[in-house]
Amino acid sequence: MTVKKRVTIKQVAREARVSTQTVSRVVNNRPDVAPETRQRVLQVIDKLGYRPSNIARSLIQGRSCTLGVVGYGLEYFGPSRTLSGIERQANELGYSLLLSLIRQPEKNDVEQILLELLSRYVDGIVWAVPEIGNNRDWTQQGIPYLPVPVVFLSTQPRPNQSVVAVDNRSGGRMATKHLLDQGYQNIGLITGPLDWWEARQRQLGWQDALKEVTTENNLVVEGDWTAESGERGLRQLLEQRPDMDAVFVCNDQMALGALQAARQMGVLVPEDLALVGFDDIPESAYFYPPLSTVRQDMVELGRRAVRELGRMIEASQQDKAVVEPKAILLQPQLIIRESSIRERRWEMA
Amino acid sequence: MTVKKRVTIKQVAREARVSTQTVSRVVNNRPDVAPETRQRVLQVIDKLGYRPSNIARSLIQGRSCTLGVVGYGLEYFGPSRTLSGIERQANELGYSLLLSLIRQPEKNDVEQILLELLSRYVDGIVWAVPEIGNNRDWTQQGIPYLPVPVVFLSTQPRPNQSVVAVDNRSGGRMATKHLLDQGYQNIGLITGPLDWWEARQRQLGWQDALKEVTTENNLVVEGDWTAESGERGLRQLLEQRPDMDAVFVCNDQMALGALQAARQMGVLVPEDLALVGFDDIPESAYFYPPLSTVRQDMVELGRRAVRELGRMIEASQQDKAVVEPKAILLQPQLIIRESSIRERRWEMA
DNA sequence: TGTTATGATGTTATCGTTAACGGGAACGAT
DNA sequence: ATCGTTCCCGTTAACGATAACATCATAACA
Repeated sequence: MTVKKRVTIKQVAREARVSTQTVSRVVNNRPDVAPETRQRVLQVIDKLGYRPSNIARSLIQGRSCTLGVVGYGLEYFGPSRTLSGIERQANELGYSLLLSLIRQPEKNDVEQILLELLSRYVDGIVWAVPEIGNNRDWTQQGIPYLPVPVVFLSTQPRPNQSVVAVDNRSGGRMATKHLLDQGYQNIGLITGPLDWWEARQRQLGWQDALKEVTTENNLVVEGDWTAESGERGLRQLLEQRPDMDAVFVCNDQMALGALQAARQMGVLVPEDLALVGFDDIPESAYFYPPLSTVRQDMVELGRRAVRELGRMIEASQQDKAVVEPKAILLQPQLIIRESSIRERRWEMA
Repeated sequence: MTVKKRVTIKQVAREARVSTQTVSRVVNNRPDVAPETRQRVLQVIDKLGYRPSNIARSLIQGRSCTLGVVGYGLEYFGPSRTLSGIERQANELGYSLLLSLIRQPEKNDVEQILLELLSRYVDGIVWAVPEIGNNRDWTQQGIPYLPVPVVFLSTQPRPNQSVVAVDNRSGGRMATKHLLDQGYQNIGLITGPLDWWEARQRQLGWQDALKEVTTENNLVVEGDWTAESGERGLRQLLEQRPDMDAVFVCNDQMALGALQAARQMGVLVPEDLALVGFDDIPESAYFYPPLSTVRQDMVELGRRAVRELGRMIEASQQDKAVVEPKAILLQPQLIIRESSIRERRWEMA
């Protein structure tokens, strides 16, 4: 097994008896090449199996047709869907992806990662790390200047930054309003970790929907997105407020835990207690009872981010004034299943 | 906002009054630089914020410290965990990742993707696409020669190819044997799509464990990994074989569907019917009842693949004879929960 | 006929870095 | 004084491609 060397443009040029420049022109489909020459070159390319080197191209053109993606929590449903969307859209626009995952999203080992991406000449960056604590402060101080456009996913919109996010607040409002519409009165809340921006938004939505703002805190428990915390959360809430008859649980996994807790405590869902989750993971339609939830289209989220980024890159290459950064909010969708229906209208056969 | 040009090695050299070569030596920590010179250069680097261009490096060195990852099904639990593991290990070994996702794993649009990765000088490739139908035939014909090492994930081992996979057959055996040990007699099977290699392996494990091979097919139903197919599957099985008292369901999502079907049909789990799943998704501990399942460590799977690939790359760079390809099988682990325990030993308080 | 456009091709420089080599200074050994 | 070493640093030529310009026919036009 001998090591086959890469075929370069020079070899093609020699074999086709033209200059490298002509080969380059053929490869890039430029008009000013005589038809016969083009044919000949194409044949040689095919014969030798030549493929242009993207590396060399990147070097001279100063761009790489590559996007950097900085992500977190791939093992969760949302982020992996998002990445799927990012990849698909990037692919359609002709970009490759350089993937980098963050392990501790609270910390600021940001610089390292950004420099790594930049040293590879990425044309733009998708920042898909949830906003936790002050882990986005670097955008306004630390690293004052990035030579490429960045789009932030699922973070709080800020002036001069492009952000694509789901309208979590609206989602929280929908869920809570739905519970009110169903006639439930005392609606509790199991939140995500409150240093997450998204978690706080969902909480705000819940508050929005309640007529009078509850000053007493005993309708709220903070979870950590895990089923286990949802289980604990519901127990605690029911102890504090035996009169509670519904809970908006800020993700489906915690809602699953809450369902289990209810079962173990002999509380019937939805007769005694209604539940609404958030995310619409594929499993939630098969929970017992099937879970009402707020669906967010994470794939679309990723796609939008990349489309936006593509626009910014294009504009900055054409030397236009810097593109006006946009904040895009996607609307989530309420999915009503049995866990929040007062009268069981859809009795199983 | 003026566009800040990248700082190059030349500017550093000029500012530090040395040659670019000396700067290069400093950057690469080579010994033959006088301490004072090194200091001076380092200061200038810091002052100008110089970062070497990985692109240029790749071009001249013929390698990029980048691995190509070809994946599929990121939206599912297993693959996203695997990618997590790949990223982490790659990071630890100093590699970046170029990510490419396949949309139709049955088809062979393979060439396109591989060439794209190769044109970016990846040092190796992790092939993380499940083996479906004959979608891996290209490795033995179509593209006869790849200039870089490849590691295949979760596919059937073949001579001259490196493969890292979970021992699905052993997993299926464990699950089924456990059911037998619990005293269940007629053990059904809901498989994954049988054009998947992994699904077939799990089925083989089930067959292994059964004392006498069942020639009658009415204990087997083919699913498609979705909860919905699990639900349908169980209904069908119970119609065909009312005497069936246990089922090995080849993933947790289908098992969830089966649980729902059982509930709707008034069949008690585990009293009337035991279920064991496969994967151990985080939710399965919170199913009703909690699901026994076979856990596979997908993160470790990814890590091993990258470690293996790293070894191969290193070896091929040192011009040693081509490394002997290995097939690595990871053992899964049986997780016993309530869905398969005949006597409820752990009564809830 | 001379001038100008047009089309097809080649030349040279360049992107940012490192490999390979070369060379001078300082020092000790002969 | 000559030679060999070691240390430090610079020069030149790559890597594989493209941009920018140059060249040279040929056709078109006045």
